[in-house]
Amino acid sequence: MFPNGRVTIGDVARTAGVSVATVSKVINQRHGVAAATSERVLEVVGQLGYESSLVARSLRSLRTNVIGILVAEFEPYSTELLKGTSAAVEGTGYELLAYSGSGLTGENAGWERRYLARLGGTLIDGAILVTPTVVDVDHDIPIVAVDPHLGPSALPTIDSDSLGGAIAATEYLLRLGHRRIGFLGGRPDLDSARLREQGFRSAMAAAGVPVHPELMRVGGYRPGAAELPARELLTLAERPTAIFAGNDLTAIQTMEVARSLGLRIPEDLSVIGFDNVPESALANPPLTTIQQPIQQMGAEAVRMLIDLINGTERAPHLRLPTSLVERSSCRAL
Amino acid sequence: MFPNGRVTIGDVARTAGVSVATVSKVINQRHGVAAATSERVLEVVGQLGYESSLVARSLRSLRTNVIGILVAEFEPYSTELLKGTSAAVEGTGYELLAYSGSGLTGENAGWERRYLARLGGTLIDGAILVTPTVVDVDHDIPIVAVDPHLGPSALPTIDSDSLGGAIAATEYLLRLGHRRIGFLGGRPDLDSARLREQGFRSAMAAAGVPVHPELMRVGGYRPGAAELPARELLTLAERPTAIFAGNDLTAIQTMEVARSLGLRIPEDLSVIGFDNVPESALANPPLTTIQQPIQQMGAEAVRMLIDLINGTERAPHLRLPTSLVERSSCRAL
DNA sequence: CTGTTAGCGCTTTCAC
DNA sequence: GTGAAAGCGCTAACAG
Repeated sequence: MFPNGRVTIGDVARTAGVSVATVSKVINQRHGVAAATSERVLEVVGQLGYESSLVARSLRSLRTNVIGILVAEFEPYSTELLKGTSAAVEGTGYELLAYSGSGLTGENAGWERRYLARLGGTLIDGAILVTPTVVDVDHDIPIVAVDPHLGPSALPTIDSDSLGGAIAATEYLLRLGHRRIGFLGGRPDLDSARLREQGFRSAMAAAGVPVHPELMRVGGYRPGAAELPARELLTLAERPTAIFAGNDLTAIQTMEVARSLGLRIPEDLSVIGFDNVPESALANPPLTTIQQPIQQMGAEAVRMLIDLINGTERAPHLRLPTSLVERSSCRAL
Repeated sequence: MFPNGRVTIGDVARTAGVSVATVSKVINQRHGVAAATSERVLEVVGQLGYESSLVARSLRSLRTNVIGILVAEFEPYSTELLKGTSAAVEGTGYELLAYSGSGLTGENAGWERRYLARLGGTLIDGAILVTPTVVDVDHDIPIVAVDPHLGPSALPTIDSDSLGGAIAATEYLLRLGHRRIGFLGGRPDLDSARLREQGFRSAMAAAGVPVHPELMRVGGYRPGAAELPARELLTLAERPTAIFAGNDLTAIQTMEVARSLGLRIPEDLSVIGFDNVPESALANPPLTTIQQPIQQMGAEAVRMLIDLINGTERAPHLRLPTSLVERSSCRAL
């Protein structure tokens, strides 16, 4: 119908016989437009199926009513969070824009700064940063961090009780009679990873069980990164009887490595994860893990961000509880 | 550092002592810039941490190297698809932008047209539409539909073998000895839902088992929508011994309704779903279902879209196979 | 090789 | 109550 296939505000204006400015006023419900004019414009809008371009609008005005969720990659953790944000945004008038790069996270620390620079100030009214790698971002727009770099930072933050969860996991293994326990840590730059290691160490210490340095490894939260350290751990002369992995993906990868080494789970090796992403239940055997209320964290992040956008005062940090989910990857010694 | 917190191309130009146009050329690697100038500009860019605004750039030029994924809502199916797209985009140079409205899908048929109008032509180079409700969208930019309205439509499409899957599910139930089988259909506007019903009917017919109209209901693919029809089915004077649900979420909801009615699964009722979203394994009991390779569908959608953007010829329709996943929600009569 | 100019679609003063 | 004009940050002609 129109030259380039897109109908613009100009097309509407021309068709309705008014100026572009007037159409803009009608669309944005500004007062100072005659009822008759407004009606005519709206009719043309409906007729032509006009929708304002988010891009053009955002370049000019400060509000877009869209919330950005910036993630390094769409994997089980971030998509689980997305589900929570989607539920929470319902009825708020906000729309969601989840942005992810080409996934080359490793070589790409600081992705959140890059994405923010690309989208911020314009496209989105506020942003949720999922497991960001850096902590000091320009406060161009309101920002909420989920499970950030170094814990309760300058940024308003949502996280879960990693320390308590790690203690619970370790005590569980201890209770089952394990003493030689391997630890496969997560991304060392994340506060959550540090706290999980700390929880592990303190629970071990409290039980009077020594932590062998050779049993402490870094997994890195991504499946690929965990394979080598898992293999090292499992081919040790004196193999651990249990492994506490920093997150579920690492735990699942560990189970695969174990299987490839001819080890049965949980008969020969107990494995416990962290997060309780849906994939953990799909694993073979179903993974015992520490549950984080990830969807709820996403929902809370949205609520906090909207409050921030509206200038509503509130506590800048929310920590949600974790809990043990027993499935079939651990056994008593 | 700069007035509004954002550093723009103008800031870079001023600092480097060149024109905005020159900076633009350097950024976009256009030829016709002296090596020395280019170097200086790049240095300033790094120093200032400049990133071009996606918004401003996209308003002017046709390529943005971002692929849009338009979904009604971030739920298990669409997020599973997202995982596949994320993996497929790696190394392609494209970034992903997943867009979702406030989730009021029901009253909001045609959301994809709206989103496309808001983002298309500018922000994104191409779009993947997930279970779109309408089939005739303006071909402003290349579009791939996943599991669309009316099957292989005008739009290039990725889907899975719903017909075959439904036949497999029904035959499985029949093989277990069930005869009185209830069917809880999905969104009636989707081709996949139609094919699943058709598969159910044809498998029943092939086995010579009559289909009772009172046992055929519409679930609607969303958990809320399934509750009432599930309850009706289960409170029938002559209750079905098994239910085939149009998707996993409906199946899970059905199990909950059954439980609330005091029915045990699978002892009193067998339930089979469709999709095999991760949640199906988390259900209690773990759900027997028909698996769609959802992640793979997402990956294929990305590949098809990139081919479309590049003008590469290829078949406009790809149908992936489905298969039965036996878990614990069905039993032999 | 570099800068000037125009303009993408929209919102926002500010005259009329 | 309405429209003309400026300008958001950027890219694409076109001059110089």
